[in-house]
Amino acid sequence: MDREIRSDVPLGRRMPQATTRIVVADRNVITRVGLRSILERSTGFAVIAEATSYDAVIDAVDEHGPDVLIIDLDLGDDTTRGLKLVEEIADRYPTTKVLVLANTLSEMIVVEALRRGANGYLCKDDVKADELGKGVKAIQDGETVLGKGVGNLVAHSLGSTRQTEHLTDREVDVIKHVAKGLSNKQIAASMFISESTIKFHLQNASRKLNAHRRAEIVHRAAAAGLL
Amino acid sequence: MDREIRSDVPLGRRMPQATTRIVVADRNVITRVGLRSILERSTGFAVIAEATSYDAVIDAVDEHGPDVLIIDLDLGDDTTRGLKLVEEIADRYPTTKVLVLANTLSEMIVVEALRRGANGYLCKDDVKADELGKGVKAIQDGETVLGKGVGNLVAHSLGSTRQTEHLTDREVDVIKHVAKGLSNKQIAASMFISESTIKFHLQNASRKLNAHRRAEIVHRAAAAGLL
DNA sequence: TAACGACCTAGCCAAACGGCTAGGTAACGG
DNA sequence: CCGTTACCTAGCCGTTTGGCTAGGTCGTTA
Repeated sequence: MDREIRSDVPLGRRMPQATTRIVVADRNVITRVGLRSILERSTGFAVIAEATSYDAVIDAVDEHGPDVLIIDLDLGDDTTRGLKLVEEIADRYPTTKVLVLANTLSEMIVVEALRRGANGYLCKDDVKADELGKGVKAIQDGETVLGKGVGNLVAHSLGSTRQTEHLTDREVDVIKHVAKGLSNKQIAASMFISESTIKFHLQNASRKLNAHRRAEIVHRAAAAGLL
Repeated sequence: MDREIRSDVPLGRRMPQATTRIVVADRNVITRVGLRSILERSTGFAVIAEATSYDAVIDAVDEHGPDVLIIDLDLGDDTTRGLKLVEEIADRYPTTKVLVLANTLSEMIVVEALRRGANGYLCKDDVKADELGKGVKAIQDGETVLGKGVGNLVAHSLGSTRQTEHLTDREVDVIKHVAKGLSNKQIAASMFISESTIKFHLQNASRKLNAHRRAEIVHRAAAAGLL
């Protein structure tokens, strides 16, 4: 919504041959060190900051105005927060390209991330060492980088008429209770609403997740990183 | 079962001050590079081999007889395989200490890994850079290293009278079908057995996982990395 | 040989679920 | 002001489920 661009962010730092300035965001030290090591092994890349929380990402991007932000969306216990972050970065810092580096491949997350302005999506387990540098370079050239398997997922999503509907907070709440093995009646009691409402939310969640049984709802929601 | 110790494995290489020879097993390049980088930043550690598959781990351990094997159990699409691997290494190469480095914290996996002879269990997201070297050293001194949070989990498991029963292959099969949203009747048709048998397996799985509804079964099995 | 684990089958019954239709309120933005 | 979104409630009906008891085979292990 807020499209103001802060004037203290260094813009237009894109002279050819200049090193690509990168911020890495991941809660995992090993990954951060690994990324730094792989990238700085090639000349032309410099990891200028690391972040381990959503707030720290904003701070780092705001302070350094990097060329590329490499980020794992799962920085806290709420992946949705990560998606919102991508949107915010894309909106407020258009010169910073965003490369999402995910642990798992979830159609919903991929589609949402790209829709909100991510410039690339790679899967940690699939990525080869040399693909990282290439990916970053490609992204800087304005390309959209999709890792192995990610492309198919996106194509599949575009092919289907149904656009990805995202679950509401309430629906996720209910699903979390379902995952604990509670009956609709128990969930209703625990959330202080009617059993009918529980069924209502689950019906909607079923449709959105294209699931027909609560076990499948739980499975898909879990796979999407929503629980 | 096979407790033969191969005589071509270099034993007794434990003179003080010698560098600790480490094999790293993880399907993820970034993690492998990160581990190498963090460990070799301190003197006294040398990563002598990397492995990305279960078979490669055996080969590497057999060939190099490392002091420590740092391994992510999730090297394929079957975590159970990882557990069996720990057991095999512990049995056949007693001079090689095993440090499990997991992505997620699952009580069942932790308990099983330790029971089968793992000497340590750390969680990637929790571990600090300096804890890695310390952990490896501690393990070499014969200690058992449990990461933050892991200890509580183990204590909890010991506290409960119920010992962790592990699911049979068939039970896991059924649960996978349940996760897809199939009814018992559909699962029965798909597996060419009676609906009664499906219910039988699910009853047993319920008891073992301490779950009372199929949604919870799916959730727990997923959390345990079984699907 | 006996015991054990993993696997398979049957039937009963109350409770829970899924799928549906048909309403309602409140907040927000064009 | 109207459309949209999120949220809440009610009832009906056939199917599915959870929980139970009571059997069976096969292969391995003690």
